[in-house]
Amino acid sequence: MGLIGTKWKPLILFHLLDGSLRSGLLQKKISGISNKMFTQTVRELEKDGLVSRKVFAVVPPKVEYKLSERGRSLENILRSLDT
Amino acid sequence: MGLIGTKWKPLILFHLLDGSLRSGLLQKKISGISNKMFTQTVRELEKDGLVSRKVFAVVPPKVEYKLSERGRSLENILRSLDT
DNA sequence: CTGTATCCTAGATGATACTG
DNA sequence: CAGTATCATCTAGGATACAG
Repeated sequence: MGLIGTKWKPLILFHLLDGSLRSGLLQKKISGISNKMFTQTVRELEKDGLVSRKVFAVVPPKVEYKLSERGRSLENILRSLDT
Repeated sequence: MGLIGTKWKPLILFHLLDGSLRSGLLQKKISGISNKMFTQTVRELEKDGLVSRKVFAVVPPKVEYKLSERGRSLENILRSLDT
């Protein structure tokens, strides 16, 4: 807990179960999340080592997120929480 | 989620995995919880049907809490969240 | 497109005192 | 012992505007 004990962490992780996603697309999937919370939450997940962030040096900017090994280890729990 | 998405719900449920407990004892096991939050949270858990509350008509008052069937169904998740 | 910076509010939680 | 009532506080979260 603490790792997923927030309103958005579980949802973000859940949507990454199927593979990596571009920042914008991921955010769009999380219906109702504010831009602020999206960035903030993803950063925390990255800091906790559950998600990895990959930045492409292109223009316009491109960023992809995906579950890390540790993130994958929560797959069972995430699918249980589902909803 | 919503069922266990709070600071205390998981802990209370966790401590009931081993069996029923008297109110005071249960609260004492949840280190750091205020009296207010304890009662409030336990009431919500009861309302959600995860915990059952049994009152004994004795003096001094005695109340016991235990997991309901539905509460037990979360056992796996709870043990995973552990910590 | 992706991310940062503010300002602001509702709800969650804590501390304390009190009742049956 | 168990629970309620208040009041004060803290913080997650939302809205908005702006920057690289």
